[in-house]
Amino acid sequence: MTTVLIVDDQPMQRFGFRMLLESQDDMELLGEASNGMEAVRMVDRLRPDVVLMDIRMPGLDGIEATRRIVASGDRTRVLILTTFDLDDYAYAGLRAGASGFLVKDALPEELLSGIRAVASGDAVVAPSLTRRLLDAYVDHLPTGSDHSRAEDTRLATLTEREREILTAIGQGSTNTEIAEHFHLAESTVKTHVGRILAKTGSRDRVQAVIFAYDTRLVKPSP
Amino acid sequence: MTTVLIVDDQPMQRFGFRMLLESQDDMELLGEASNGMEAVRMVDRLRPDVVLMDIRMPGLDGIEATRRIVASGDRTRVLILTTFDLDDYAYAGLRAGASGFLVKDALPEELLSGIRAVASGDAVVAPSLTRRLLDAYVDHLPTGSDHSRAEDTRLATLTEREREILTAIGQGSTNTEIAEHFHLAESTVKTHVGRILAKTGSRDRVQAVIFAYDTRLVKPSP
DNA sequence: GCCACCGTAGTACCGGGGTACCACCCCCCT
DNA sequence: AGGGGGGTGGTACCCCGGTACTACGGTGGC
Repeated sequence: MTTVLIVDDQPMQRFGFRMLLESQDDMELLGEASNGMEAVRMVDRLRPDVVLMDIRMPGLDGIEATRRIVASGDRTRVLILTTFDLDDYAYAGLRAGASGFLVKDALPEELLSGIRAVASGDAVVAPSLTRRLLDAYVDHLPTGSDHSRAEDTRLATLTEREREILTAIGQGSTNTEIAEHFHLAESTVKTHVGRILAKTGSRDRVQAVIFAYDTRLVKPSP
Repeated sequence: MTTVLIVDDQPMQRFGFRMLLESQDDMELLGEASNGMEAVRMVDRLRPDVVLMDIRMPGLDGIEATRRIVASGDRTRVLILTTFDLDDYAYAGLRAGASGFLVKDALPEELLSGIRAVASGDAVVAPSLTRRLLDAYVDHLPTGSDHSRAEDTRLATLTEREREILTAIGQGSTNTEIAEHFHLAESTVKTHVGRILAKTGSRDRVQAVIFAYDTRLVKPSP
């Protein structure tokens, strides 16, 4: 029996998922949450096997909720569902520790098999995203016997300019300082920063700094 | 209509695939090959949309055949099928340019939807392998953090509470989240943060994060 | 008894950060 | 001759972060 928690702010979406789950006798719906904060609390209490997580929600969004659920350390797996296959969300979701990423227009059977796969410890990614993931990172795949270290995927998606600016952020610079240093308008810096946050799955520049340190783009000084 | 070429050295395997494909009226089986060399030639002549490629074959194996087919530059996509989800084969296949990788014990519907996904330009990877791919290339966030032994004088001036909160800041938490986590009012958190910034000589929380990393109060995730 | 420090909490304020757009240029690739 | 991506810029808007106070209970020192 696979126990499931639905997290979505749209009642009709939840209704659809509920109907689908109730039609399966190996699945049990433990509850429904309409935002991230509620989801984290319910996971803590109900310990479902799988959480079906929407991304865009008021308050705490699905990415951050996923991060917290995964960080809490218990066995619950998160399967992210989104309306469109937005790459940035995918990266962020996977970085947050999700076990999978599917688009909502998937067929019911695909969704169900995705849930079962995730519950059994496997992972699933929507085909449209798998294509992009492979295109972007196939060069970094290990050659088989050689277990080379993984270079961070999200770092690789940044352009040269974005890496420069992320480095500056990682050194504590404000947008104004970055603009001066690179002879740019502050609005340009903001545009770059916005893209950096999206690509790295960071909520704000603080998390971007953490990302920069964790990927060794910026190294501790002493 | 999706045109397909089957490549497998075992006649019974081919038979199974042939039956499955013939049951679908949006799929057309263009032919069958029993080794890599034959496969390359038939692809060149028949231009199928999708090649179902076995890996282990006498003569030219499926990996090398995939490489040549992909290198030839036309639109044919290769979907690799293997008996076991051997990682090395999978990586090699994907590096060779395959659009997907499925295990032969997949359900018929999964196989069919995989073929359709690949034909439409998407990619598919067997869930059991997706899990490993994600584990290898998505660095999970650190859950626990043991305490440091840094001797920084500024760090020493912080009270226990302030160190706790600085650690939270260093993990990317917002004031609101910190307040919830420690059961405090946000105004209290702000008071603490203000004192932390003053004591550590930080202009804002971004610089406080850098301070936390540099003093090893918070450590980069490996 | 008093003082210093810590932890807690509040109000009022404002500036930077972040978002959501849109726009233009340039270069490379088909 | 288009198209796509990268780099640059702009506007409008909102909210969180940070500052500057004040305040009060608890604890430990002398």
